[in-house]
Amino acid sequence: MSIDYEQELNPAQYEAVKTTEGPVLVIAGAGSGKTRTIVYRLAHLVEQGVDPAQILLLTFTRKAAQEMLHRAETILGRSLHGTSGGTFHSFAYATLRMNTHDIGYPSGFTLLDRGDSESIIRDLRKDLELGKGDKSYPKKNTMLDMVTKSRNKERTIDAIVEQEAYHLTSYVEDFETIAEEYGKYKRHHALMDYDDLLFELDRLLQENEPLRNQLQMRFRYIMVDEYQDTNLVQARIVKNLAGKNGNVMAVGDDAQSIYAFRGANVANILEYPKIFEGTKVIRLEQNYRSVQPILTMTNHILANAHTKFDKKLFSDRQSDRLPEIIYSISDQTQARLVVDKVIELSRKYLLHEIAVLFRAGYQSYHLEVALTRIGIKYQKYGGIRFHEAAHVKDVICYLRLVLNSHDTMAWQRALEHIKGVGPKTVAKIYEAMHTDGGETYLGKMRKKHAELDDLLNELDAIRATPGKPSATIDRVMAFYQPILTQKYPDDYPKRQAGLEQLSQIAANYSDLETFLGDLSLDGDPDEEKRKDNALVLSTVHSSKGLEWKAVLIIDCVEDRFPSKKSLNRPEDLEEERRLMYVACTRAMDSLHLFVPKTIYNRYNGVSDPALPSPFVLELPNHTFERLQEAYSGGLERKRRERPPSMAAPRDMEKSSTTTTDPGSLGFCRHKIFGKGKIIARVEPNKYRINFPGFGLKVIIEDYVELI
DNA sequence: GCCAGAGTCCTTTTT
DNA sequence: GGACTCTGGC
Repeated sequence: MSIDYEQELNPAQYEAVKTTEGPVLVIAGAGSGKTRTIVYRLAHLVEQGVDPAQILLLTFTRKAAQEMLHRAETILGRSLHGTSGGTFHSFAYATLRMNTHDIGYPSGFTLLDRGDSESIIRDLRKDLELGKGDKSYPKKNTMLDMVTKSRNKERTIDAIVEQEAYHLTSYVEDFETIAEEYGKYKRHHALMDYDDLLFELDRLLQENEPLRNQLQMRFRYIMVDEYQDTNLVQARIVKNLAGKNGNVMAVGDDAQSIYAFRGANVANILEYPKIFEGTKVIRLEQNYRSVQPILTMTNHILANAHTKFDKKLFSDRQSDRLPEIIYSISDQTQARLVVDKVIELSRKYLLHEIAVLFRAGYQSYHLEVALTRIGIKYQKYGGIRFHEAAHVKDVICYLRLVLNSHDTMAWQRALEHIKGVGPKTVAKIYEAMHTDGGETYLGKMRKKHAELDDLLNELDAIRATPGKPSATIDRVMAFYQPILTQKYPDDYPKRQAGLEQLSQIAANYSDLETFLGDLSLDGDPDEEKRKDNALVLSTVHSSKGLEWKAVLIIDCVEDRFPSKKSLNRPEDLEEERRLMYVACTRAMDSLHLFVPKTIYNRYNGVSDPALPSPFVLELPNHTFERLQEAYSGGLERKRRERPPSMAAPRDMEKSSTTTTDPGSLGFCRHKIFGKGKIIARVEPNKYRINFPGFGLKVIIEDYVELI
């Protein structure tokens, strides 16, 4: 029985599905059936007789690719086995591993995750004695940011710092040194970070013509999702894979671009028709996801964007209920109100049809406590990844050592569990293991530290009797058990449970190397749990592409959403706006924004007043219903009232030094906030400024113009 | 010289 | 809560 595509799709979607030859660009507004289009196109291709192995589907997460393939299999009633699907990074990893010889890593390479890269940076800085003893020297995190931003945006470090971190100008030379040494270190130890995966694949495609031809032949049909969040290398990779056939369909929405911080370049999608000659552009504008009142509100969020977007989404789904904006007394009571709202909604929806979204992972803390207390199951996405948890990394480092005895990162981690062994001793032991004549020293150390002897014996034993990954993990976990209980006396049972999960995931793999690669590239062991009936907590970034019946967004206040870090650059604030747009457009039936009036400051234990997010303040009154937490508890309806006075001063940085007499500094102008009154100077290089309508800000002097 | 533990500061987003 | 620095003890 064949599928009635015309019946199942609207004309624009149908057009996209039917056009299988030549380049296609689908501009798909939020909720416009983008996934559906890809799914049906997959099915259509296969129905036309295309071998599934000739299809490549690149998505933003591996989960998304799997889901689309699965849905296509369902409507098609047959397997799509052989289709390549995943993220750019996982595709690159797989391709590079099959061609280690051609890329100059004959004995393979090890993939670094963020933590590994940071550790290398930390060690390099120490070795190079950069900023020795300087407390205000940029952190490894910041340095790595500059290095990878420079790579992802393909601009010099100098340019990146000048544009995005002007206050770090004096460190540019150090960053350049670090970047260079980091590159050397990786090459020397056969390591690759996330960026290298893309650049090495790019290089391979450009330099190795036979392989390029081979891949072009193999992948006759390419689809790329979330194209607005690709960067320059990714665009080149697509171009080189597509080759002359150019049977490539890119899908995306410029209004939903939220990964500029990672080098994503909206120009990729806007200029796509220039790169692929003869591109057919198809626009999907009807929204099938949200009820009209939600779209009315989200259209307003976009309408105020500086870069104008040529879209106004519309829906057939009517509703007489407006989105709610709920003012709570504090962020702690916000948690309680959210729980109440979730309970109320859960009478109508299943728990996994409800999501609570936030800007940053740590913001769900109060809420998680409240949910646990009341016994509501939840599932968190974003924030700390499973494989980044310390105990998981511990177990992984042993596995890495099983595969590669030259993995210095892993040795460092493994050996530092031994009492009395620190960085220096680790280096010596490593040296002794890999140079002739090191046996004497090594023997001495093995005698001195029984744990070292145990570790080396265990590793030898595992290597001598190779088994399936799950068996190896079980051995490693048994070895690690005493270390775990000693290292985490407070919560080792919980961590242990996490490790059991690791072992279970490993059961699906027959090869340890693939397992470790997948784990670093979006390993999501909680996948199974999603089917359980659990409330979803997620960062907005991780909510991309998903939808829920009801969406609650917490901490819609200044410095949180938008993030404090976005205030210095207009383009960053614009991205926050799109982020808010993405968050709100996840909602199908019901949307609730929470605005706490105070935020608990963990640093000094005081609750500081908070101002509503500008994205909330600018919304016209008719687009939402305003509710206010009463001091007696419960919510009061306050439909017509304006938000509270926005000029309420607040003391943001009690610890910072304020030198000048308030009121005597005059006025200034800011690109985003307009004219403001300078209240004080904050040493060394900032001002505290009151902007009418926006409230108090602390802003770096270079970003304001004194008037 | 090296390690371990105490004290201090600051918290974005992800492959 | 984690990352980093500082300091005392071996």
